[in-house]
Amino acid sequence: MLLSAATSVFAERGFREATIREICQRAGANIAAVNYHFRDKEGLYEEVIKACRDDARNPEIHLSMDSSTPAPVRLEAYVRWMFRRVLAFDVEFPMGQIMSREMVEPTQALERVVEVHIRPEALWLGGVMRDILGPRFSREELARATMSVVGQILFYKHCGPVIRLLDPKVMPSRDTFEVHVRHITDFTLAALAGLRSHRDAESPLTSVAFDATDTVPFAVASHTR
Amino acid sequence: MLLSAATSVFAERGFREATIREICQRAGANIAAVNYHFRDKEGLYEEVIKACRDDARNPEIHLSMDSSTPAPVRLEAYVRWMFRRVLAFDVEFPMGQIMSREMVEPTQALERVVEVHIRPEALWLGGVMRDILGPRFSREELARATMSVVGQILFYKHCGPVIRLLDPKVMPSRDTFEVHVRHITDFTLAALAGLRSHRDAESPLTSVAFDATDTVPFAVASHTR
DNA sequence: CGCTGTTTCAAACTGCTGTTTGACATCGAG
DNA sequence: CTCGATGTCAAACAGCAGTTTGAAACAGCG
Repeated sequence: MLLSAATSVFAERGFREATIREICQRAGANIAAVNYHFRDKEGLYEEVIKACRDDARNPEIHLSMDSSTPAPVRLEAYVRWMFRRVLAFDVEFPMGQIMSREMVEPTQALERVVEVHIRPEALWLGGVMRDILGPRFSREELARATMSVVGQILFYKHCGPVIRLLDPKVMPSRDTFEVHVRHITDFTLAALAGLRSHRDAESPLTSVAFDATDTVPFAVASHTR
Repeated sequence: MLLSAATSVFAERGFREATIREICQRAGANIAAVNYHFRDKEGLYEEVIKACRDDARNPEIHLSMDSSTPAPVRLEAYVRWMFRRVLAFDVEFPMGQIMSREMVEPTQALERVVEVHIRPEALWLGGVMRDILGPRFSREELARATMSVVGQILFYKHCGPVIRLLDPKVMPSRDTFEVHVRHITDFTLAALAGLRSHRDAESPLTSVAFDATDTVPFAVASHTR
């Protein structure tokens, strides 16, 4: 009960703005419960992240979508999945909220979040991007293209209040959700096709210019250890 | 002296995390100075934003770049300008920092920031995008394309800590700055060219489908008043 | 029942924040 | 010089945060 209350409060308010008092009140527990069961506020936060690890994985994406599925289809599925998670119309994706907040105001738990949630996802998406772009792009180019995709999605999360002020009709809603997914997918696919054809025209006869270790856009493990 | 100290502290820490004590200490003033000269912390914050209004405008972009300059050149100039402002290697763009933070955790000053800084910029960039895309796109499509550009740029701001953990080499530095500008510009131009040619192929003979009021991507003034 | 270890709870504690207060300093005009 | 307005300053205040404490309640078990 405490964990679930903490999850929603952390998701709504972020780590710093979330108060132990509100968590305990929502859980019907005493103020001292957090410090008794978990060491302190940070301990509770880490447990929340650990608890979210399992249900944050999406089988639709990472399991049933292997390389036999056409890469553009995988891209669209990813955009739809992440976009829904990021917008969080429903509260069923608290980890998406927490991850978004961690990016903006990182806590000590960021390293764990990156290793457990973000890096596998980035590597998976990087594989999709590699399939679309082909072998003639360096790992840095691949990484930049990957981040161009993620950036388009996260923008609506990080800049939601601004978009609402700028023009509320532009902010994605349940009704316009699929339109936005289509736009981001089409925009990206058009960009990738253009980049690839341009690259092919530049060096039409040279073979793959990068070795096998460069096929992955990001480091496969953290550099910090 | 108080204003400049407040500007840098607000830019570094954000409104909530910034403390009056640090501002006064950095300015060599007393704690009570803020409440005496400005009403309270929020009053000081608003004055900081007002003071930044003038030097935040960039003549290179908004003045010397009229419609006689080719739209792709204007786009690249915008990307370079905003990207530098957002990364803030040097501290010369505190307003960029403050604006980025306002987007993520908005304060009561957000409305002013949007009207004074963001809306004119969004309309200007929307004009560039319209010139590239042509008339066959609705205002909503134009707005989404515009936000795909801004999203790619702001991503490096909002997700800096994550990128550094994921792979430090991917994070833009002074050395790789121009490479990133080139990527975002090329990615966007390729996407826009693809979208436009696809649209032209869809309806090659129909004329402009939208009236003149639809040429602007966002509302020209706030809906809230 | 009686004991022991565990969990709960109200209250107090510590430390940080923005803000206020009242005494003191400064200084220009009459 | 005198006076009053303006600014400065150290200190205290009030509020809220996370944390600790010590007593009370509880559960399991001989």
